[in-house]
Amino acid sequence: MPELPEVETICRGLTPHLVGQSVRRLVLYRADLRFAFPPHMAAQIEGAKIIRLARRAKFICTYLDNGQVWLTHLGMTGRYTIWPKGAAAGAERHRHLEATLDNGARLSYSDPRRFGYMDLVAADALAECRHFKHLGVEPLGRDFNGAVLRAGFAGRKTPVKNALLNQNIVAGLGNIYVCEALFRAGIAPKRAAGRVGAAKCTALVRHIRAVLKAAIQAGGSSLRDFAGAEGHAGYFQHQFDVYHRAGEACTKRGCRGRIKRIVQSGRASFFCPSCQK
DNA sequence: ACGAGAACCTGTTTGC
DNA sequence: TGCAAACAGGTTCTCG
Repeated sequence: MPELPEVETICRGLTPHLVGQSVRRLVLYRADLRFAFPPHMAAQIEGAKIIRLARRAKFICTYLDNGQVWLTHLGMTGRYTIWPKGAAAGAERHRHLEATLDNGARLSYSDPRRFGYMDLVAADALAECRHFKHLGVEPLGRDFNGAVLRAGFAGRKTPVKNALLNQNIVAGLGNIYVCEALFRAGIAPKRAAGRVGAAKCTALVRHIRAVLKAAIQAGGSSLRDFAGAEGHAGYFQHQFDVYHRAGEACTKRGCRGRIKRIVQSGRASFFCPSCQK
């Protein structure tokens, strides 16, 4: 489900509902997702006030007034939904957590495939925690530029497609936006990362930023089931140039190519063989 | 050391 | 129509 724009959309959707609220009650409906919930999770969160929400890579960081940060990674199918006070918390087949806030609203987390996970980390040790320690640069941050990307790619023979999915180089990209950014930059997904030149790296940075910003503006991409915290679907999928468009005509002006689908490291890549080199 | 592939799960779509 | 295979927004481990 969620790459950077979708996680950002969820964070923004949750913020007005959660910030300033205390968690009155937190119920776990099972002991684990991908990993076990942290020890005493409910006890550590109950009674705490939520002071801030932020996104880092594909993680949602919920800052609590007890000095802890409640981290959530949504995996493929994780989903947070807000149920305002009075509204019935509608059925979710795979609901694994439910929090009740002081204002009576409820927050539920559902995740059919359970590839998501949560953890609690001390706020003053967040950057050094095991989830964040190895993460690469934030693609929408100030210190992401062509030189940084080129340094991350240096010496790597892995295809540029795979290098961009590596969260330790750039943090937050996933399959959709890597395909879209490579198309916009005119770079073939199979090209060795270490052989992408300086000018191409600079262009790639520009296109990565542009596609992520446009997707956030559109509320993310809803392929099958993505929705923001308030249940709204995103609509960036209507602006895809290549993703899930195998066999269709290339959208680039003057290009007569057709979009091709290949598999790299078990994941689908979509690209135009005639204008991505 | 590095990269490809499998594994982790469940649900939905595709193809015979 | 029905069933099985393929496929899905992510990460992490193993094997060669």
